[in-house]
Amino acid sequence: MSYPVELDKVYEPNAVQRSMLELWERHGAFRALPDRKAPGQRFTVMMPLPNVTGMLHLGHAINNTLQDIVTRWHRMRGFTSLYQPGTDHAGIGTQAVVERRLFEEEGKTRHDLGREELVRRIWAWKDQYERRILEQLKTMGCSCDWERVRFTLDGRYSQSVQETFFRWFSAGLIYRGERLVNWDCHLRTAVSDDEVYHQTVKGQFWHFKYAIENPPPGGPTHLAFATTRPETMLGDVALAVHPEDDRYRALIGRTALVPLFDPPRRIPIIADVWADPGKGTGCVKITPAHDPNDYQVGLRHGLEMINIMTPDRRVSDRGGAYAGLSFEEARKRIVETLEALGQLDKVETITVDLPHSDRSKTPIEPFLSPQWFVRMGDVDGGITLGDGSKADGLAQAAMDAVKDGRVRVIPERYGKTYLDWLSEKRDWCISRQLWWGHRIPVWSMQWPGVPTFVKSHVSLESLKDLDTEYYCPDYMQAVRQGIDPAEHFDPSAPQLIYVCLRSEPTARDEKLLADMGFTRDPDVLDTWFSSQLWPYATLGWPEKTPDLDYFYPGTVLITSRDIITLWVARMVLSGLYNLGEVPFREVYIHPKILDGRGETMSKSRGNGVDPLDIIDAYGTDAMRYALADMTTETQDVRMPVEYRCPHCRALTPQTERNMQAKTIECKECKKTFATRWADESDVSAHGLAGMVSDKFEIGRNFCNKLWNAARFAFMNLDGVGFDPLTLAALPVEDRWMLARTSQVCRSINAELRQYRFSASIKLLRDLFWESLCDWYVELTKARMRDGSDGAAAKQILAFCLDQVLRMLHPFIPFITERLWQQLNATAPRRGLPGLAEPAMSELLIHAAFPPADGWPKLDDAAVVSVFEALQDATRGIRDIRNKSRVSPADAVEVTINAPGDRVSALRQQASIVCRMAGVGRLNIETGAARPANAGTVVLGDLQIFVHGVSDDAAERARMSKERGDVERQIATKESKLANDGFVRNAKPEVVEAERDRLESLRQQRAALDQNLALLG
RNA sequence: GGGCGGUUAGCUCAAUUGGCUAGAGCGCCUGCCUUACACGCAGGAGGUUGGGGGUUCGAGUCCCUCACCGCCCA
Repeated sequence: MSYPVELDKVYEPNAVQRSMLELWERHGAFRALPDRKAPGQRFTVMMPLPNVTGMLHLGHAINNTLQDIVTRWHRMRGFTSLYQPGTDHAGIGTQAVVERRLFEEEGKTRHDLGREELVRRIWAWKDQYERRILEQLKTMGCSCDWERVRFTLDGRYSQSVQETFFRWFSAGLIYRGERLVNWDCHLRTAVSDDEVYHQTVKGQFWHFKYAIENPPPGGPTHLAFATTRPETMLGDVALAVHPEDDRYRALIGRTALVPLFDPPRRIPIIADVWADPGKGTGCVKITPAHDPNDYQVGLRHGLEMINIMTPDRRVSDRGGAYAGLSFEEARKRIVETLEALGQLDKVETITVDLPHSDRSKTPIEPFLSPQWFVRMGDVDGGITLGDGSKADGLAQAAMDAVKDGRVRVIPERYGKTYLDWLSEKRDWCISRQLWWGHRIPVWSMQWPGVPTFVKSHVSLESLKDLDTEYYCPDYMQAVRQGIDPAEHFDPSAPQLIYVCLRSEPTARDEKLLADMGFTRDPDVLDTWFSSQLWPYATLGWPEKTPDLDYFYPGTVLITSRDIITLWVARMVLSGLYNLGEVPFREVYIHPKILDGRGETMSKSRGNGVDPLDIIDAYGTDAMRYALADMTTETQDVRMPVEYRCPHCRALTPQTERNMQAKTIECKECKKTFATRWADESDVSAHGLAGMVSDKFEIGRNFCNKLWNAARFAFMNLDGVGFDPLTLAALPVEDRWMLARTSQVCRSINAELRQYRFSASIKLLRDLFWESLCDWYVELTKARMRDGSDGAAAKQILAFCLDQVLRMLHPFIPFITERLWQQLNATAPRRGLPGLAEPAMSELLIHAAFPPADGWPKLDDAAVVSVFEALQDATRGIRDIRNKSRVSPADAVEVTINAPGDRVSALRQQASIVCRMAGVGRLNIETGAARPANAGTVVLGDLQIFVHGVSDDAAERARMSKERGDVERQIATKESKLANDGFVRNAKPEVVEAERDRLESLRQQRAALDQNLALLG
């Protein structure tokens, strides 16, 4: 490919991005294949797999940008670098989205379609969104190995999931139990605690009373309590009072009557601390199957758990006369019944904190149902991890890995989040009543079985005929103990027999199981059960593939803090259990992006920003630059959002008021534009506004500056040489620029090692923009054009641009690669023979990153400080020129009064100040007095006079003010140094620095006094 | 209720074990289309570091307390 020599005047990202992607693709630049590199030279980062629920948002953009920066940095450092891409099926999320659309567009539910058809439609959705997501990632410049894209429902990945289930089930780490779960009545599935949010809603508080059977003489005949959910009275199994509540002591142990049944249900009055004597009557009804707190009470007292709800929120057959009614209807009738009985005291209107499902946005019901669980707690005898070592239990194994430093969490404080959560060791409910996901590989049969006990007996024996490897705990145990399987089971005590298969059954096996009376569990696994395998299932586990051997364990996991528990902890424990090694050595937690008011961005709130809108408006590199720049150690980053007018591109800030408006009038062009809330007709009539943030201008501006600086270089680098240079013979600006470059090479490596992205950006910006553009290029323009020492300046410019492009590449890959191609064409040999010789490379993506210890031969602290003094002098003169309104075109005369020992050195470097401050004539003498009408700058022991620019009155005022500032600082320093404690306790170098500073302030004061005296 | 984090310039954020005059970008003001860049150049103004107390020679930084904001868990 050849590149035009002329670059556009303004950087146009889109065309460049496309062609650079093609270039990298042609070279297979992102491929990561096992080679002979040592483990210390391998790098693996696993992308936190995005959901196929929808498109990527800015949260993904920052996450993937940071991963890509780290990946590209390692790749340039010579690591074999794998950035593993892929997507997550996101069980409940995706199914919910597709179901919602199905209902909106066709008015149908999933039951109208059936399992097969619904799943087919979700696959179609997945195909569509996976494609868009991968496209977004590519557009963001992510250098993933695209030939390794994985999806959690892929065949091979599913095998890893099933293998894990089988192993854990066989080891007794997975069990089935009846538990109170959060039931999403709309989606008809259990949802985890993490998928529940709380919302305050208006509700009513009914005050009822139950009659007491055989009340104590002289005592109360009724016991009053209150509830927000009268329908649950059908499941009441007790009334509870506090054990130390004197009012009710006599009633404990007696019986109350629930009047909703005929005859009334007799329930005990029990003592339990859950009843709070300070709240209401101090008596509470206990409904263990429908309230988490009551459930605990029920467990403590061994109460019956009466489930009165069907999965679709109707009253179950345990509800007596109310069976079959919807909960709303049942509530109404129950209230009426009790009112008629005179057992309704009053009704209050209150606000209640109601749990909602994050998936369907509907209220959840606590629901007692059989579910599959992973045992997280300690296990008798411990568990055996993949490497043969022992651990107390899964949670403990994962905790130990962080406690002993095998996994390091950055920033450190998030290690606590991880440990706190795991230390609860709560069993993990992994079954979901969904159709989209990994079907649980367990078949069950009711024992004694249907069709018959005898038949079941025969068929259990015939499990042996299965082609697929299986595990049936009861059967295995019977066989192990030499018991006839038929004897093992008590025909009078019905129980479920489970068989878990290691892989998907053949058709023959399926028939066999069916004939035996087994049916497959209809549920699917929690998405996190499959995504916990991501770090190794993607590499082929359970097969021992070369990829797995080479790329596992990974280097670092980069994610945001909200999935530390859900995902990170589980990856660690599953990695330890399945492979015996942690899945990554470091976990870096990056900030979350909030909108301008500090709220989490989300599409449903209307403040979510699409990375493609940003890229469209500012370019990919600009987005990456700004995101990296915002990535500090703080936990949140605020980013005010604006609408970008489709007509004139002006920005309108998003406010509370317009956040959910369908159309908005542009402040600039006064035309109306549509927002994401608008319907199709509005969008086509007015045009859809993108949502952006002007924070990204900083990135666009940076890229444009880089582009133009490079353009300038290319115009000047014709015939640049690769010649030995003698540092000592070079002008001070050359040596300074080289020293600065070396310094930043060193610092950038140190900062990146600590994931300090914002600090890295700042270093590079200062080096490139301030040092290279504002000073070095400006200083050497004339030299490069015609000066005799222009050759050295060109060589240094080429070298510094080379180094800057290398260091910037991980952050802004597209523009830097494009410029690199041009630089290779213009100046194919770059560097300083014998001093700094970076290896040349056809592609920047594969070029060597500047070394971690910089270029030591270029370091020169003395030159840096000399140059900084010259910069100060220049700034001082420029200040006076500006204040005195000297036209930039006019040269001024300057006299510097310097001590004798500095005169000759200053005269040597005078040209720097002359070139940079527009000085026509520069006199440097000892004892020079201030000429009339001169503006004065005092810098330490130097007095700089800019001739003929000031009237004495203004000058006197200016100097008096400055003297006041200096005087104040002197006073502070003097009292500090007079303080015995400071001199005694502070580090000597700190005291020394204070003394030097004071001395220089005193000189400055003396010079100011002297000049003020001359002014009269 | 428990835990974590935050509060620094108009805005968004820095300030590496406590130690130079608390910095940067954006915005603002002044002057410049200087033959790479107006998405630019030069200069400037702007802060009692949320309030109060303490430790220390010295506090944005450590401790206590209050206020407000955010997140996580119950």
